[in-house]
Amino acid sequence: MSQQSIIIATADVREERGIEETTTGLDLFGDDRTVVAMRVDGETRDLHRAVSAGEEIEPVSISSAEGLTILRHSAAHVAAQAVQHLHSDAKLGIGPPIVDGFYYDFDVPEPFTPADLSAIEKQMLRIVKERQRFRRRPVSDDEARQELSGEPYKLELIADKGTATADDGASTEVGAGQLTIYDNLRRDDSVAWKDLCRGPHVPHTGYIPAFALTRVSSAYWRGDQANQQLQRVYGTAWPSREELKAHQVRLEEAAKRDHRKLGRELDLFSFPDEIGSGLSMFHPKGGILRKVMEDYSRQRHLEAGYEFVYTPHITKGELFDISGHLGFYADAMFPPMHVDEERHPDGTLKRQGVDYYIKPMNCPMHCLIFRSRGRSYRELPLRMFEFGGVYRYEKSGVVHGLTRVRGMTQDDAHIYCTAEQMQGELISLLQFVLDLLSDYGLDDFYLELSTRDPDKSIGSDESWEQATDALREAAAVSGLDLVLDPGGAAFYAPKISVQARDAIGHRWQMSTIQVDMMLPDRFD
RNA sequence: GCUGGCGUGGCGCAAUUGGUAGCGCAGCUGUCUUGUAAACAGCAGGUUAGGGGUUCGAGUCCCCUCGCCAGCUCCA
Repeated sequence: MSQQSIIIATADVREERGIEETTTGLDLFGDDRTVVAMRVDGETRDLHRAVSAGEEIEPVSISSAEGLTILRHSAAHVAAQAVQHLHSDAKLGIGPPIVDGFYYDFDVPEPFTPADLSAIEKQMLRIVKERQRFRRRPVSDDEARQELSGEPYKLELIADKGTATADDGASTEVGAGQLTIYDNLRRDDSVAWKDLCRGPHVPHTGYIPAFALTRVSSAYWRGDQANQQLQRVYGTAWPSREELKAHQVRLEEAAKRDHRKLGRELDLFSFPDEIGSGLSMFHPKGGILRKVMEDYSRQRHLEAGYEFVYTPHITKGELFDISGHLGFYADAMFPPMHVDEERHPDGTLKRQGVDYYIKPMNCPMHCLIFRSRGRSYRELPLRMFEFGGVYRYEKSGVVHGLTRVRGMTQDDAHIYCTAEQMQGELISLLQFVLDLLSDYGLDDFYLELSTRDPDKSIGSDESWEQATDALREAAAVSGLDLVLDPGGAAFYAPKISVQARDAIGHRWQMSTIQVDMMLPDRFD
């Protein structure tokens, strides 16, 4: 049967196929394991569910994006079942599909070891071979609470089901409407395991032809640092052994292109322990590469109408009090260098004590250049550019090669313009940024629009709205995909960021464009 | 920062139940001149991240610090 076919279960079709008035998706699509679910009037459902006359039904192929998601989510269930079989005291968190795979979180007394992981894998294989059926069973909230009384995290999801969001993964478990429980049934229809879940799933565990557990780590319950840390088991699942193998080969190939490895092997840069984490040294070969890139960037900025400025690496804290950064980012700045106060012999003050900071960003300094004298509207737009060396005390666990560091050089520019000029500047700036990135060989990226976090921001609603609209418009003109990042903005401005992926699959924020309507006020 | 794993010559790795730290590549010195996966011979290179402890004896066991890796949280 063609997987693209749409079956309309009218009387004619039923007659033609010799199927009953009410039947199931499995009856329609058979059990050859290439169709994992069905879309009924646009809603994806388990193949076990009944279909009836007049419904438009479409098969979901195991190889389609949605089919893979269902496959991987089903594999997560099997992982959880295997874990609870081997560790009866493990409490269930959530188990959603992710890119190329899935994970499932557990609260266990002892963290999993690699040996545990392979034992879990073996148990999963047994479950897959048993072809346990996934049975969907709608339940009331009370029934769900009753049946899952031993699962505190599931109970929490049930209690919060109205507020579940995709962000914390809870929506894949409970959703907004009626709760459903999925039972894994053995051949004799006895219940081997059950879980609270929205579904859908593959019809039975035999539909998971190729999977592997990849790593174990920890993660905060519902993504909140204040919560309990759970053990997260990661896995990957594919429609065939060949595809699983190909995926593993891709990962090996990617590892060879890890920039940290290349940087060492090609003698480009290093991070000596004596200097400190996240502080890079560019060797001669890395230095010449860097110079070529910098020279090119300078040339392009010159051509695009930027003026070059230079600002110091350290400043009195007063600057960041004015800008507001100390209030929001003091924890992520290197601690201040304190200069003691000094007094004359008669006790009068000779010099006041003061704190100097290494700058974590250049914005306030450029603002000071702007206001160093009176400005005329005739000067606008005024575009200032600098290779600004900045330092941020990034948390120890996040430092990564050259992509997340504690000391870096930003190619940083600030454009001062009138409200009327803003839209035009944004559009040409975004184009400029994208052109430059593509000249450096980066072409696989998308845009993200980070909007206001009401709990972590300053300024009026009106100015935020105006800035956000202008960015949205500029993004639309670029024609690139735009992903929303609600609440992700810095305290003073919304931003568009260019997101790119590195060789080993990590996503990194590249250039950002922010419309800042706060700093101009703060710097008068 | 959190959880887990790890830390042996520049790089990649070995070292049986705690019992003299080895190998390959790179480097250096010769020989060879041979067409792009790496010729031959020889030499040198390590207070096993650092500190403390247990022990007759610690690369191996315990504690602390530093650093690295994976994931989480964060990312002006």
